Amino acid sequence: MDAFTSVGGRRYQYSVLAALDESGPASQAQLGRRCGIDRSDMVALVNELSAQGFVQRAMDQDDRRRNVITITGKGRERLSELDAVVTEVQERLLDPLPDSDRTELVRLLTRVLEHQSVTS
Amino acid sequence: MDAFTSVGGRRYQYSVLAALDESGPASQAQLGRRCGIDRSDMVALVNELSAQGFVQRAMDQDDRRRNVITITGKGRERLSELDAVVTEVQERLLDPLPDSDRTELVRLLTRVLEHQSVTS
DNA sequence: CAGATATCAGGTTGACTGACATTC
DNA sequence: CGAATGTCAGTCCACCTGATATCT
Repeated sequence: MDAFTSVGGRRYQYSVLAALDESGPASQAQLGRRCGIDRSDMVALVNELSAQGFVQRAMDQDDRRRNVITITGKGRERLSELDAVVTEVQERLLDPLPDSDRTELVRLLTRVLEHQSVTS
Repeated sequence: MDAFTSVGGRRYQYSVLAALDESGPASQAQLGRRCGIDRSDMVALVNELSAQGFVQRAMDQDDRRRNVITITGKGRERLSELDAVVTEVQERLLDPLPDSDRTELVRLLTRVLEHQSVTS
């Protein structure tokens, strides 16, 4: 049982809600590309999120292939809960490092990540 | 398809073969504890590895509850292949960092890891 | 007896593939 | 037409639970 599961959530839910909160409404395919989630899996995921009232699914009138997914007020509340979990886990993880080392770690990992996203 | 899958392997196979190569023959339960793999999953895993000739399963005469799992010559060859894959992936991952930064990254992550294993 | 071991059956999540109809 | 989108069916690995028989 990871930290998300302990509050009845999952990584996918968090990443999708965070993406919606950050970048606004999007189609399922756009969300998938932002979050690294396959289109196929996004279907069931949005089903769950909308069943719980965290997002709303509506047909895009300008492009009728698409569903526009929008985060709800309840979804933002949920995101806050999950954000708290993430923050707490991060804090526990970085506990052994002083602030200067945390900064350095973030610098190194950021460089690694950016390079990967460029070369792959 | 990850790097292991691309050569027909899996993480579990790698960790078990590496543990056997490093620490010698062991029971399935011991292997599970070393590698963080559940006993239940170890059964099927050892089945596969022995079917491919990478390990040998024998009854322990001193404790007849146990199977003694031993890596074979073919298993060591397989481990070398997988090691090469791991080394190559690591190299690609750390490509953007100079040697001094790699050392620093290892130091920071080691500290984080050690602290987790102590507190959890 | 309690405890460890191996095994089996089964379920869940995340990651992926292939197909299909609809729409652009 | 080709390409994108959403949907569905199904596979695979990693992860986990519970039960059982055997042995220490």
